[in-house]
Amino acid sequence: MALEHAILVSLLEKPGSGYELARRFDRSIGYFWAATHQQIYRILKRMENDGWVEPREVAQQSRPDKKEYSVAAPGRAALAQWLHEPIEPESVRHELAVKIRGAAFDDPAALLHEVERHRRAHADRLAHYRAGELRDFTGPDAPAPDVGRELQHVVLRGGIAYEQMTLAWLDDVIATLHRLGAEKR
Amino acid sequence: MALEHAILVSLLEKPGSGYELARRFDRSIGYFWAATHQQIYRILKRMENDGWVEPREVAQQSRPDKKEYSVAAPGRAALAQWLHEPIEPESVRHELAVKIRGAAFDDPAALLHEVERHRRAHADRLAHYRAGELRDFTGPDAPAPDVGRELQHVVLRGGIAYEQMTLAWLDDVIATLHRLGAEKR
DNA sequence: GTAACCATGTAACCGGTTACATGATTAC
DNA sequence: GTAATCATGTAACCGGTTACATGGTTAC
Repeated sequence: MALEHAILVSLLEKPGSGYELARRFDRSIGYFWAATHQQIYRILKRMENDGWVEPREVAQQSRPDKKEYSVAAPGRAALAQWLHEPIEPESVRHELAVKIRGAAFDDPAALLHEVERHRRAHADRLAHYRAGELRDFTGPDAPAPDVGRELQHVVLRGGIAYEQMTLAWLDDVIATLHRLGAEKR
Repeated sequence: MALEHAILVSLLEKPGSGYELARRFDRSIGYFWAATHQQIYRILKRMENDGWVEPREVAQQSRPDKKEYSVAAPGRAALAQWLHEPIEPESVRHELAVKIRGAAFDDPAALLHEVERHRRAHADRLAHYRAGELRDFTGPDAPAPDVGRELQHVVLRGGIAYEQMTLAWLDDVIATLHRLGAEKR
């Protein structure tokens, strides 16, 4: 389980409310660990009870008040402990791969649209990552690098590499499906 | 949810018992969709109740008897329906990425061993995939290709591409952690 | 004798998903 | 007025993980 740790990391990078965390999980850190606001509020409450995070009421003008959380010492300690525990190299969970193998028992060509849709989604994500890289790390207006930024950047490079690889593979899948369709004729 | 569909695909490729399925999920199809034997038995039972699969008692010598399942018409129909439903391009869930960003609030160099351990695991998996590719698809003793095999092969190529990409990225991570450690001195 | 493999399950727990719920403000 | 954004939750369900349980066979 790493969602609580992901939240701790995000709050250490910058304190914020549950809502703000949910938005971050739609962006940066959420690219590698997805979470909905329901999950986040639940875990935030548990971590507050355990003394891992501390809320601060922030009154806002022309917006609802919010609870801004920051990490307390026990939360930092819990994160440090987790960082020193080994984790299992994870196995991928690739639903599309199951579909592709399943297509052998249906019509392979019928999968083309689905695969092409996935290709577009991954191309969009890659463009998005690259724009973020330029804005935050390699562009002329990027902030000065430090340890935290370097580590964020290497994680983002991982996301970019993943999307590039996925695009190339989906092209391979599309070509294979075309070929199988052509052979049948 | 795709585990039941993954099981259907696996049973269509070759009928088998729950135990055999569990072994396959430790190999081929499980590279893209992990499952334990407990899960498999539970879903197998449910699918049997729903008439999606049919068991056949097989007596074995010098081994316990087994129930060999094969896919019945309703199961095939359920699979076909799922194949035609669009699925969301999935987001990765990368615990190591959370750790890397978290290392900014701990000692980045302390992560090196963990990252190197993951690197070795992925190198092993890549070697394993490549051996399987040679054995089943590209080697001189590989069976003759057909639609099913072509699709299995393109999925395996995806696994190989994923592991290659991951290895290159982990090298990037290792170099970055070294650099950050050197700068601090 | 003991470890590895074959074979099938039950039970408890926990995390993730989906649906429901509320209410204010801002921009069109 | 209506859609989008900000803000925080509850509840039900379901799937996945972990622990427990049993019992036979084969190879060292």
